[in-house]
Amino acid sequence: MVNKFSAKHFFFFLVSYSRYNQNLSFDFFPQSPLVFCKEENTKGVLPDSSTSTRLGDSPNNEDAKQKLDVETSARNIFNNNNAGPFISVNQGGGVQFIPCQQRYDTFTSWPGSPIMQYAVHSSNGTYIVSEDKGQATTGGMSAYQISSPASGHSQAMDGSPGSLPSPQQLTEEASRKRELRLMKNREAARECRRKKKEYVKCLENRVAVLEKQNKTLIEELKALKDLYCHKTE
DNA sequence: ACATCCTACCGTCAGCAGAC
DNA sequence: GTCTGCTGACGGTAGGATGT
Repeated sequence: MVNKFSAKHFFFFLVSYSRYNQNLSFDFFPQSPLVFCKEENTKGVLPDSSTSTRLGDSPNNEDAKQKLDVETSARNIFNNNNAGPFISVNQGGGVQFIPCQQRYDTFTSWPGSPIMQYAVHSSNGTYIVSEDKGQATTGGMSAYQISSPASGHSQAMDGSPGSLPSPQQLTEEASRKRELRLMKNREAARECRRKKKEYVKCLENRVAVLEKQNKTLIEELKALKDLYCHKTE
């Protein structure tokens, strides 16, 4: 399978394999101008998209909340506007643009398929991205080649371990680190919001108590004033 | 029924502060 | 200097309420 495309600066080339045995863990490249998605080896855990209760609407239903959380995460990942055009490459090599709104739904129609994504940005030529199925590894990264028809240069991207980390390994490592950071920040933001909400609630309660106290004191003052007035008369 | 607005919630980014 | 966690700002989605 060979796909040709043109773009403006060759920026980087990344191949990533999303691994999610129990959790959603996609590698994606928000800065990349093109994100390709390849469907195969279906297997997965994505929840039923028919669940449409908003997260937090059913505070007593932890299962629903958790399920929805995963669903929302998946949706947000696939609908992330920074992710650039989302393109599906089908078995026949055809390329199809997936509108932002449909990414999540499209994904759910491939029940849990590990997603192969490659991001390419080329400067002034057409680059060819090809998959070498013969060198594909099992349970991990497949072997890919990228070549420029102008230079004829071709670089293997097989991800094999060497004495020095390959550019691909470096980018993978960077991608992994980024994902980890994002995940931690996501959790931190969630916790931060929870604490803030708690704090605001606390303040509101205090306001209610103080208002009540104030009202009582005003009434007390009024009663004392009345009493004083009666005495002086 | 559909459009629009509002509210709640989310993930990401950027900037800051503290720890190492 | 780098790393890490926290948090405000921002932009996005979904669901409910309301108007037409």
